[in-house]
Amino acid sequence: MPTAKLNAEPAPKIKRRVLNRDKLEAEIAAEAVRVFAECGYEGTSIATVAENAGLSKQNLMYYFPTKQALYQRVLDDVLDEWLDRMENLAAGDQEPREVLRTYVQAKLKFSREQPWASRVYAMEVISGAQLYGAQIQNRVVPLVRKDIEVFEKWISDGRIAPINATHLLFAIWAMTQSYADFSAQMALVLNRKQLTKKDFDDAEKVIVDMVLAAISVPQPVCGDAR
Amino acid sequence: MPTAKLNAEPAPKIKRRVLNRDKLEAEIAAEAVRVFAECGYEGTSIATVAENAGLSKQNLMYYFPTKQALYQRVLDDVLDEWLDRMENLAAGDQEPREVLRTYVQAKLKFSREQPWASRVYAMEVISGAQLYGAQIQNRVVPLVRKDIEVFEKWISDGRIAPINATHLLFAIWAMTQSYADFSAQMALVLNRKQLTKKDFDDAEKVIVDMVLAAISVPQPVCGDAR
DNA sequence: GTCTATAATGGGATAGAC
DNA sequence: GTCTATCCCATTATAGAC
Repeated sequence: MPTAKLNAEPAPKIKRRVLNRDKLEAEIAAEAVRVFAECGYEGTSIATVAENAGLSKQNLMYYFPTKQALYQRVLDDVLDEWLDRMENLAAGDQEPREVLRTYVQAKLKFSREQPWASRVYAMEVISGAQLYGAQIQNRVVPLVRKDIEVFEKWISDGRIAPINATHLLFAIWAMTQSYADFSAQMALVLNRKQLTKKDFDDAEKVIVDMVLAAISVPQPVCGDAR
Repeated sequence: MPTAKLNAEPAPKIKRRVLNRDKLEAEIAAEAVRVFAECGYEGTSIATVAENAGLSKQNLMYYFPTKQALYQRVLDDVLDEWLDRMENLAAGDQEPREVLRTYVQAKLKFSREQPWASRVYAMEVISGAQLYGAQIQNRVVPLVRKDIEVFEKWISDGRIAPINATHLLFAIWAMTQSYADFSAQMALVLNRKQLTKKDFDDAEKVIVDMVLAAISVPQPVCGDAR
């Protein structure tokens, strides 16, 4: 049986290996994101990640020479995925109400489909973004500022009620992300093992209602809105 | 000079020491909460906490025999402080709008004054509440359920618009807590070193506006609210 | 209660054979 | 690229003198 291998062509080998390497790195990062989310950066051992990914610790370190490199790759992937879904949502001349509804839906979808991604990112920010602050500054902040400008344009065009656009966006983020980050606590309150699709639908309705109600108030009248 | 000490009374010594011990433990926990918030559970070394608290590592372990014991004490203190501020807010027969405004204000105040407390708690929940889930179940969930019942009573009494009370509460939590947990990212967006009192005032206005607008919608009319 | 000394473990990282 | 073996360091925790 070994004789069949004698004249194997070595030509595509290199390319195949490169492709495999990219794929393997992506698989390792996909496993790592869960471990980092559950255990934190220091609580994560590369041995655990390697085991989950089905290779040896030393072999993992061939692909990611240091733990930090793996962590940065994980955060890079998280940000790539998130930006892919969020970019250009506020582009075009759609109705503000539809844009906001779509925005909330997209963020909730991310929380439901990629809870570990959201959690790793959250833990990094909560602990001061010491390792990833520069990337957030370079990649996230500009996008956020653009979204805020869109909101403010809507306000100056009289298409939505006057409201602090920055804090409105903070509020939308907070409400949608919490369904990934704090789902453990929510599940306890709702008395389930984990959140269901219906919970996310209920959440969407409440959040969209709140956001649309906030931008619909015609004016700060009556001295009622504080 | 040493002679003056010869006849020192030993009577109150025991009590003094007990009081000092309580005080010292509280001081250690107060330092620990910052370190746990910045470094995570595994990232925190008791040596660092001891240094911040001004005693030796071994001495700290006289008061807290294990790292877990210190961590649990920190979370206990966080919860005590939080429950102290939050309890009985929804009691009495005040106007729903005033109760909600006060609730939001109290939560934001906690985020501003005890950001580390909020962050330690958040990290524990994000990583699945593996160590503190039972306490959350016993001490937090009942209080939350009570708040939800108050909301639902308001709805059935026609004092506020019909809305999913559970998710409304989740939304309020998320929006207010995020000003502690994600302040690092917010500061980057706002281009400051840290959030200011004015930022919290702006946040309060937006959050209160959103909540009050959401409970003011008379009915789900027009097929507009989805 | 506070100190010195030390055990014991785990984990990140490197070296080198195959 | 994958394996075995190993180094080195940080850290939790304990023992025991004072």
